[in-house]
Amino acid sequence: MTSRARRALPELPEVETVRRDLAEVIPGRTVTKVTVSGARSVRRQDRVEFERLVTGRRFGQVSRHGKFLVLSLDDGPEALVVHLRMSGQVRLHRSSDEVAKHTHVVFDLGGFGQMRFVDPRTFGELFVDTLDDDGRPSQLVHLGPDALDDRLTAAVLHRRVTAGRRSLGLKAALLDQRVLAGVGNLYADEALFAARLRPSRPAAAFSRDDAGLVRRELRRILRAAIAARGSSFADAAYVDTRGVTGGYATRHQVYGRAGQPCPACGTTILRIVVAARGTHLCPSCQT
DNA sequence: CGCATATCCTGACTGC
DNA sequence: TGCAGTCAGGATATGC
Repeated sequence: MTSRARRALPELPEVETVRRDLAEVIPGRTVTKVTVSGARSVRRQDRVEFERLVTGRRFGQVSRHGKFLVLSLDDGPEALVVHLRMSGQVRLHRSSDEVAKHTHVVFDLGGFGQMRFVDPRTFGELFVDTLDDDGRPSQLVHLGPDALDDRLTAAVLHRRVTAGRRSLGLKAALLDQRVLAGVGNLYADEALFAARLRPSRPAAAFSRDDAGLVRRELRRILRAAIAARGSSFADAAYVDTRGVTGGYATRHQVYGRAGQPCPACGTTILRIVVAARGTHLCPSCQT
C-alpha cells in the first residue's frame, strides 16, 4: 500500500511560513528573559553566553536563508539563528499557556508573551551569530543561494549542480545545501517528478534545459506550498507558530503516495532509496 | 577529492 | 492490549 512513513519535515515553505508569522509579531519585541533547559538545542556556544547575548535585546526583522531563520537583534550586526531540523517548532504563546513536552528554550517577551522552541528529537538548534554586510550569518556562508532567490538562474543552477560531480544522483545534489539552500526530501521528490527527471540520474547528466525545467517547477511548487502554509501529515511533525498544520499535503503528486497511481499516467508510484532518503517517483514519467 | 556511511534522537508504526 | 524492534530523516563528521 502506501509507504509506511509519511511525515513532512520543515523545508523552505514550512520555514517561510514560520518566518512570516514571526515577522508579524516579533519585530520590536524585547527579550526580557531567556531560559535554555535543553542543552542540545544550544550547542554551538555556551548556554550562559547564549542567554547573555539575547537577554535585553530587541528583535528586528525576521529573514530566512534556506531552512535557517534569522532574527536580527537590535537591528545590529548580530542575529538569533534557528534551524528546526527534523522536529523543531517555534511557537508563540501566552506566558500562562501550558508548557509542552520537549520545550527546550523559552524567550520571555515582556507583556507580549513567549516564543518557545519545542523539539522532540533535539536535532534543531539555536545560536547567536554575527551578520556580514549582506545580512548573512557568518556560520552560514557555506550555504548556496536560496532556492527562491532570483539570482539562482538556470545557468547558475546548472553550474552548481554539475560542478565537480561524477556519479552523484541528481536528488543528492539538490539536497546539498551548499548547492542551493532550502530543498529537502519532500520538495526534491515533487520537483523532480514535475520536471520528469529520475532522482537517481547522475548529476553529471543534468543539461541546461533540465536546469531550466527544474528551476521553473521548483519555484512553482515552493510558492504554491508557501501559499498553502506548508505540508503536514497526520503526525503533525510540522505546525506553524500557533500549532496549525499546513495544507499542501493534499497537492503532493508523488511524496507519500507509493503504491498509488501516478496522477499523470496511472503507473504505480514507487518508493526507493536514493541518497539514503526515501524517494518517490513515477518509473514511466521520470527519465 | 568525491562519495558513502555513521551519527544524533524520539515517536510512530509493525509484528508477535 | 502490550511490548520490543525497526525506521525515518538534516546536517555533519569520518572513512575509503
